[in-house]
Amino acid sequence: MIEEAKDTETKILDAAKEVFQHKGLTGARMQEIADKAGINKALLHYYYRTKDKLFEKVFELAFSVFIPKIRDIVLSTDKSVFEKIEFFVDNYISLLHKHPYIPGFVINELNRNPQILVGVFEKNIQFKEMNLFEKFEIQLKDEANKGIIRPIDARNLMTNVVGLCIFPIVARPIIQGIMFNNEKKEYDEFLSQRKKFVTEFIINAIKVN
Amino acid sequence: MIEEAKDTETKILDAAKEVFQHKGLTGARMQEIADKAGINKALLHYYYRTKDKLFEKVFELAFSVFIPKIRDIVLSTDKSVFEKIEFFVDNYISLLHKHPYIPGFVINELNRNPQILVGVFEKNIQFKEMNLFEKFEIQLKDEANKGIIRPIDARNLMTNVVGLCIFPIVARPIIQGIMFNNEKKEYDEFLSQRKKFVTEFIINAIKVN
DNA sequence: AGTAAATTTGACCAAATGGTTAAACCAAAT
DNA sequence: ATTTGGTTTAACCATTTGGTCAAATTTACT
Repeated sequence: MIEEAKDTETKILDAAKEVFQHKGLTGARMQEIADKAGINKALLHYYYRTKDKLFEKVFELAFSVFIPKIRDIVLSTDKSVFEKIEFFVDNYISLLHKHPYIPGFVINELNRNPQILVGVFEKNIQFKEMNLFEKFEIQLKDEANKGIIRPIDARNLMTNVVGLCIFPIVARPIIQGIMFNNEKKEYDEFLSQRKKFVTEFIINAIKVN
Repeated sequence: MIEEAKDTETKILDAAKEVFQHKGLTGARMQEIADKAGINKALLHYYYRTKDKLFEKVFELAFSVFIPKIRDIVLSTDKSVFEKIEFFVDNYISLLHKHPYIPGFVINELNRNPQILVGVFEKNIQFKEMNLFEKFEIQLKDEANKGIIRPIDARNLMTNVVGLCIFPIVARPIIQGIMFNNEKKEYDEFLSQRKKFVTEFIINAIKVN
């Protein structure tokens, strides 16, 4: 049998995702991953030789869920800036809703060891090849010249858009605790109206009146 | 001698801050903290009995650096909304510049175990007693009625303001890696112009033209 | 059925890790 | 000088943890 161990391999990967994304590389225990996958611990090392190799896989997958999304959206040339922003915020917050633990996981592991990115970049050149900012920058200048939006720096804008989407997810425990009396339900409502709020907020910030 | 072991105690706490804030509770090693403090490992346990107790101390300190700042600024009643925002962004980003690792640390540890907040709240009632949002909300409504700003939800606004300040610090490795070709210097420049950019961005977003 | 290869497991190991203890040290009070 | 109390250390301990290995089991092929 050469490639049909898929079942076990996926069970392991799923378990690893859950444990690593909740507890981080250093907090995760191989035993817990094995238990959650319903297998022997030695089998983990049979498929992914070391903890680091398994982690690397999980990290790359988590990373690749989020970053390409940004590229795809920014690159869709047929949309106006406003449309792109609305489209992006909608899609990105939906995505975040489905994978709420990934952003914190990625951010945290990168702070612990920024070197991980090097490996990811090497395996996935598309990330580096992102001259998409040039294109987006041109579009921003263009619409600014036409008097649709104020002149604005592309990187600052991108940072704001992504940040406004991610921050309430990543900082959920703090915000929910301090501003919402730790009421999970209220915070869920808060999050569900954010798509609209964030979109309007950003568009108001950059549009010319 | 009852209270003049200050020297050793502070050396330990400083070392603990550094290690915990960089590696998190699970990644930190008592031995490393001891080494960094230039003392024996047993001495760590003499002053702070367990790793958890030491961590708790570090976490509370980190937390208290950031949250009260928000309160102080929002509560200063003599300022207009615009002034408050400018004042806050200025001060908060300066603060973040001095302690770039704290936000990621706090966010990460709270995701790992949201229960920590309960302990912090109990010891520091001021955080809970934050009805400052009511006051700020009133001010927002007031200025909206006067036609200075658009009607806007206080919690959404607060989230955005804080998020726009914190996100570029917390997500530095990603943003710097993807948008700035990993050039530290360029990213530092980027950060240093953010105060102005963020302030204008927010004010444009909420002001009535 | 028989065999070879891949898969799975229980038992085990060495290193790391948080924590303890008894003794040494040291400054101040008697 | 001696005692007393807090401080510091070296050595040690129990447990956890990532990882290994040889044997057992299953699967695929002849």
